[in-house]
Amino acid sequence: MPVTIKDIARELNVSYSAVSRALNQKSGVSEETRNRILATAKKMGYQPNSLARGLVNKVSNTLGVIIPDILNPFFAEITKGIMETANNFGYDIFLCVTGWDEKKEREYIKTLQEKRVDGIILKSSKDKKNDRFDDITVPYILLESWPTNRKCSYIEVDNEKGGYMGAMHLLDCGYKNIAFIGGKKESYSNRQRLEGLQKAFNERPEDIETFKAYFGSFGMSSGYELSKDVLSSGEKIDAIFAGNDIIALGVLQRADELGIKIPEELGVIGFDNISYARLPQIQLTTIHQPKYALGKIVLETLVDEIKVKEHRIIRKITLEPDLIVRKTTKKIV
Amino acid sequence: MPVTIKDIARELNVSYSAVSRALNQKSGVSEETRNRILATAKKMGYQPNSLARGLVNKVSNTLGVIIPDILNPFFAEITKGIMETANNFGYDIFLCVTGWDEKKEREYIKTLQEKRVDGIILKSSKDKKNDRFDDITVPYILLESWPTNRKCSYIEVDNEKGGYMGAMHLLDCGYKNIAFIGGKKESYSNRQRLEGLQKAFNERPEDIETFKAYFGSFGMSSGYELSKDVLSSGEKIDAIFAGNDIIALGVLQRADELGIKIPEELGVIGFDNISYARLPQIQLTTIHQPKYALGKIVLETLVDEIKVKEHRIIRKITLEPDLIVRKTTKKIV
DNA sequence: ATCATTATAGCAAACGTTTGCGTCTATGTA
DNA sequence: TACATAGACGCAAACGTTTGCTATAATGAT
Repeated sequence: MPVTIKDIARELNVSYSAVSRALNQKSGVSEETRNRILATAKKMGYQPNSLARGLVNKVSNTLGVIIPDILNPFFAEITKGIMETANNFGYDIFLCVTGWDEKKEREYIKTLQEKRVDGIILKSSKDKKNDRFDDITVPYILLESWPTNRKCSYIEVDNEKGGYMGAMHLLDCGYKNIAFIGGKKESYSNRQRLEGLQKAFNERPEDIETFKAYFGSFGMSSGYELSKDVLSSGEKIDAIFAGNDIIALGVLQRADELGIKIPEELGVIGFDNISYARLPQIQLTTIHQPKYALGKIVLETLVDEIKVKEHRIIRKITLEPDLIVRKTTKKIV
Repeated sequence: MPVTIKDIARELNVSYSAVSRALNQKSGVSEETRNRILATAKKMGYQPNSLARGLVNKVSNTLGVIIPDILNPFFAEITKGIMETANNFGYDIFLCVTGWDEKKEREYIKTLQEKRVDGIILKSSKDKKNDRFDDITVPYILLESWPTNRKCSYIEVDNEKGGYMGAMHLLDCGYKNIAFIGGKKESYSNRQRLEGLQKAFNERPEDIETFKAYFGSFGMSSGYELSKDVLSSGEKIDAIFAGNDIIALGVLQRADELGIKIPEELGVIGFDNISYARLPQIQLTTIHQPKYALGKIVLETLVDEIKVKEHRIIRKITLEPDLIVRKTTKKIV
């Protein structure tokens, strides 16, 4: 039973309103009583009740963030950007981790709204077929996907361009038999990256001999498993474009076990540029994504949308990727 | 303006209580009206308001988790354990990241309680001197530290034993000039680990020649910076015990740049066993901590403490560490 | 037919805030 | 002296729930 405004009012023989106004630095109380109120509030250990406050204000200063996987440094770093920025704006964050489970995603959307968050940031695990989010009634922004009904803002790094840049680099190096080892087949960002590869290959048909795409999930073990088939089948593959950096790490592990020389016998390129990619022992060539900025900007955009009540502007924000050449690719022949 | 219980009641010409009881599967409504209520609730898109509910129930089904750093896979994995378990229990999580900032930690403790969380899990950044948490009035559990007033449960891996095991291993290998490169000097877990080293060295004075401890912060760059002095000063150091795995990665990077051979010229051992430690290119010898289990158990313990209102049992839970020998240490001479 | 029992239903208070409005007192002006 | 003005303060409703209590209706037992 924590102390309430009423307790303070009773103690001092003033009205609730006086206490409330004093606590919220509003006018309508004299300097003198304000000070008395503030003093006894402190003395009694008063803690405002945000539930009650939210009930009348219809604002909770709370945001929901839904991501598939907190262990992937890509999401962890975005989350960091979101959190630090949210803190600056005075928001607290409900973090929800779905493990790529669409059912959990729906459940979180439901309970977040019941808890009256002021907005939601969502990296969805849904595939193309039902990617409209009509069950969301608060302001929300999508990370890395765009719903078919086009009713909300979204932000992403230009995945197609990233795929294109990486593919070009592989061709420049002289790799000719390339495999793409992606994550979930239906994933929007995954598909975009793949289109980037295709575009590059279409532009330079003379430089590419074979190309094939494989899909699994967005984890290291998936890269490890898939690359087994890719590398130990008869076909000669001389470069692998991984759907993200941790998949690439799985590929590298497999190559290590198979005794395949990187980058001479096999070029490997990842996506994301997670911090572990630049370790001297790893030196993974990859496509950089400004992860922290992604989180920062998506949060700023969301608080912006929360502020405007009438006609919200639907924004499509695209950040630039960047090719980082390290030691898992190099000019061959 | 979302639809409320009152709206449903008005629509159906029944009382609020009937609607409330129907929605919460309580007795006191006939099957027939219950069905009617449920049907129109769905039709009107009713979403319960958790703020109002929490106000009267004094329960929010919400927990706060305060950690210093989400980018460190050690905390990320603990967090994952916490989150998945919380989800099973029906709790949502306010995640708060302090960046090792004590002021932010205090602020988060305050706002979490204003938002009426049912409990708090706290990995504190406070140092020894003022490690009592008298400002916390809800059930809470500490990760990796024990307040001087001993008024709450806490959980950790046996850090001293971990330090001891690691030190013994270094001595077994034949390393004689050992440096400890820790994180924050005042950190509880850091100190415990150090004591483990000391204990091992005290037991085998004939096997150790020199030992020195350095402190910085719990990041890769700190390991990188500190090891510069350690390795390029005149003194010969043949093994480094890092305060955690990412510090160890920083050390490895420095050694790489300095052309120091691992493990022949320098043995390196970390702490935590983050997933990147077992990459074939890294193969870091380290002390394993059951991180996911840590998160799972701390969450379970917390919901347990929340349930009992009267005399809470203060628990001290200790999990076992484990020595994982890989390629950054080996028997020399 | 009478009474006890049970199930259904509604009323109203309570949870802890905020805030529009009205009242009162003190001050300043004519 | 009379009156307008402004500042300080309190009242009470509202936010959206839950729940103890009472009233009513229906059922069964005697």
